[in-house]
Amino acid sequence: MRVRVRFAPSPTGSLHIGGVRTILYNYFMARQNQGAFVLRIEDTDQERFVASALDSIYDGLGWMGLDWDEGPREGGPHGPYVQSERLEIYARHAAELVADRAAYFCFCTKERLEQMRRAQQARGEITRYDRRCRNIDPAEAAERARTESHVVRLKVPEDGVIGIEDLVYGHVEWPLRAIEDQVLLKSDGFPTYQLAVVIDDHLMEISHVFRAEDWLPSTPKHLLVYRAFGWEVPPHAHLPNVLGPDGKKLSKRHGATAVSEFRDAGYLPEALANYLSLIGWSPATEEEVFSLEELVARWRIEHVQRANGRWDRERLDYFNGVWIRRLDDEELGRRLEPFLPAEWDRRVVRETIPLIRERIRTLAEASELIAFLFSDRVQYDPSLLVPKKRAPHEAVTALSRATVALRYLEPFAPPAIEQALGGVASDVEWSVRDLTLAVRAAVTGRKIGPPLYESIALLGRERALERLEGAQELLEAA
RNA sequence: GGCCCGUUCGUCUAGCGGCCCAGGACACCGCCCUCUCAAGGCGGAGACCACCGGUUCGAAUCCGGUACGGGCUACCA
Repeated sequence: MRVRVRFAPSPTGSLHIGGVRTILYNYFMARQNQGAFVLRIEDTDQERFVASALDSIYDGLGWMGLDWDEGPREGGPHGPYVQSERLEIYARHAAELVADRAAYFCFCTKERLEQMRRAQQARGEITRYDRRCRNIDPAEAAERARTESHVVRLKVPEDGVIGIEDLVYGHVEWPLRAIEDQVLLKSDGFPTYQLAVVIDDHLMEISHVFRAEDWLPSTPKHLLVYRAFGWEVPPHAHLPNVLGPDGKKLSKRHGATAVSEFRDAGYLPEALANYLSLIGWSPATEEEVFSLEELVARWRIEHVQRANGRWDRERLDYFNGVWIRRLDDEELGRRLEPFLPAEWDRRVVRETIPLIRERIRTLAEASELIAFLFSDRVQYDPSLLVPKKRAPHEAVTALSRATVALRYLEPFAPPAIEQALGGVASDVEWSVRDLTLAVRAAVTGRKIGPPLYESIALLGRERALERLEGAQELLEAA
């Protein structure tokens, strides 16, 4: 049987990082089996619908480098791929169930249901629909349904158990008495999730249902719907959730959660995919740096973990650094582009790339490391110019010697600069460490940064000398 | 409350009865390299495998209970 998997987000906000992990696993499954990956939009909740969400999904997945075969914008043999455009299909199927007496019309108002729940709660009973409308005569119910507001509910057997062999969790079963007569079709004519997923997964010939673990408790409802239609249940796999660092559901409270936020913060899609894949799955070896292609080849549902994982920004940062270091100069330059001011000379930027590659963990960190090359003047605290255990006047001497040494240096290149400054250090009896500290402060305005000699060469003789002189004036004025 | 799921270093995980007085990675600490910071190399600390009981010659691995955590319990998904 051809593998067909799907990702079925609700367009209620921006693409969430936890959702991406689920998408990734589905994607791996599809691609490693030469199967089809289907994008279906589950917009059956009119109240929570967010118009921009579809763009966010397309943007996010596109950026991640994930592609799919069938979806709202690309079409396919089982469309439409937006549930709100499939209402007629759900209505027809719901009617079928009613005709088969597997489902029934319910005329109870939301107010009555509310009241009923409150009363059940007060009595310490479990809250569930009391099945009042279940025994209305079908002919009468059909008649009333023509004029009265109603929903369609599933007739759930009173007793027994229903279970599934989950690909991750193994055998799981539920007592039927804990399940209420689920609403399948809402009074606004829209299906509930429970009805729509089952119908769509069936009609779209989905071969494997991979979804987040929070769906596990509603699985019996879906099984009952499959049973009502007489359809075969495809293999299911529930995937452990990605929780916040505190073990609670990952949300804005924990920081960024939208894919776009990570992109804007300078994360690489390779790193995000690599990191995310490793929450809940492991290759069962000690390797852990994987490209998307390698993940497709290596990922196995058998090695998916049952326990929920937690979000760990530090570890993501580490993977981001790994992936940044794997980029060649040209590619890193391209990725850096959106993070650098447009007016910076790209010829100079290109030269800095080998110098900063190992020093940044996110693309966003690059600009501050090399900003000194593009600004007219640098600002800093004069105390930065004076190494520990040295006096300001000594620093003035050292800097002035450095100025002299660099003024006519030929060639004005890193090795010569290194030699020249080394000479200055021994002349003034400073360690190279102290001398470079002072010079670095003078030239870049910072304590840390890319290698000094290269930085000076890139800055150019004129500006380097200017800054060294400026530093001396600053010290003398203090 | 009811139902379901989970529990190996702070975090992500390896482990599917003896190879484990538990291995790797992130983070942390130290040393080396070194013009700073990184990167890299080497080393260290860190898990009585949630707890209790059982099965077994032998359990992190199998079974039961407890505790704790998470999820679901809507005309949300």
